[in-house]
Amino acid sequence: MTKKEKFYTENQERVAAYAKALSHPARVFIMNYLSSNLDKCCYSGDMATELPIARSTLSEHLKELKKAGLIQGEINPPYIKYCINKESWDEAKHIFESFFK
Amino acid sequence: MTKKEKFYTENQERVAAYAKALSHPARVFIMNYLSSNLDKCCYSGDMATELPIARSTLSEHLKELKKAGLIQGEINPPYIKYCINKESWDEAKHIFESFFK
DNA sequence: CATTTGTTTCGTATTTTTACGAAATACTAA
DNA sequence: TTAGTATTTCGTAAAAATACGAAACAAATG
Repeated sequence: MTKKEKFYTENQERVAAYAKALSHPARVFIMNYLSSNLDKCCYSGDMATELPIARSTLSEHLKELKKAGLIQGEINPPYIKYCINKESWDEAKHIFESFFK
Repeated sequence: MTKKEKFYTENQERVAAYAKALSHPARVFIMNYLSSNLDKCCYSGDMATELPIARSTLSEHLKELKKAGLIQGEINPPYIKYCINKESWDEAKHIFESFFK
């Protein structure tokens, strides 16, 4: 197989991207935390008190999850309210379902 | 939250570990390839002809998947026959199901 | 025994991830 | 305007992931 611009399917890329977002236990923790109730939202500080990592590190993990689309943050100064992005969460769910099917 | 020996739950660690194994499109490709038929097996060389990566790189990806338990390799010289590890595959499936539930 | 074959390991380099504390930001309240 | 609060970005460092080709391996065959 010779090199190609875009080899993997859109679907394979998507599985990999969501999987990467979930590849760190802190991020799994965050998603567990937020998905316990899909309407639940929380502030970065809420989770900071529950996680054994620096606030800045938590912020980077939130950024990763946001980048993957799994969460969204609504600015509500001086807080930022985070919650699940239901569309992406659903897409991820379906993508993994069909992946394991 | 102060530092702790083991903070995350067993389940969170497991989701993260499986997700990490699936966080590269080449590995997703491999799992797609093998899971198209759960009894399907294949040789490293079979996939090498279908993937745009060096054989040694493919070998490392296979090692990652083996480490995560998702596949197993049966030595059948000079070939090594790879196939899904059904137990782990099933566990991963269930773990993701309950994660997204 | 020397070759061939399929595969992995090794040496190496580059990139990415993870992590922290300090500083910056952005808004509110005094 | 100054101080305070919640959070992120920056600078930096260390560790892990990705990738390649060359060399090593292990077994079968000539």
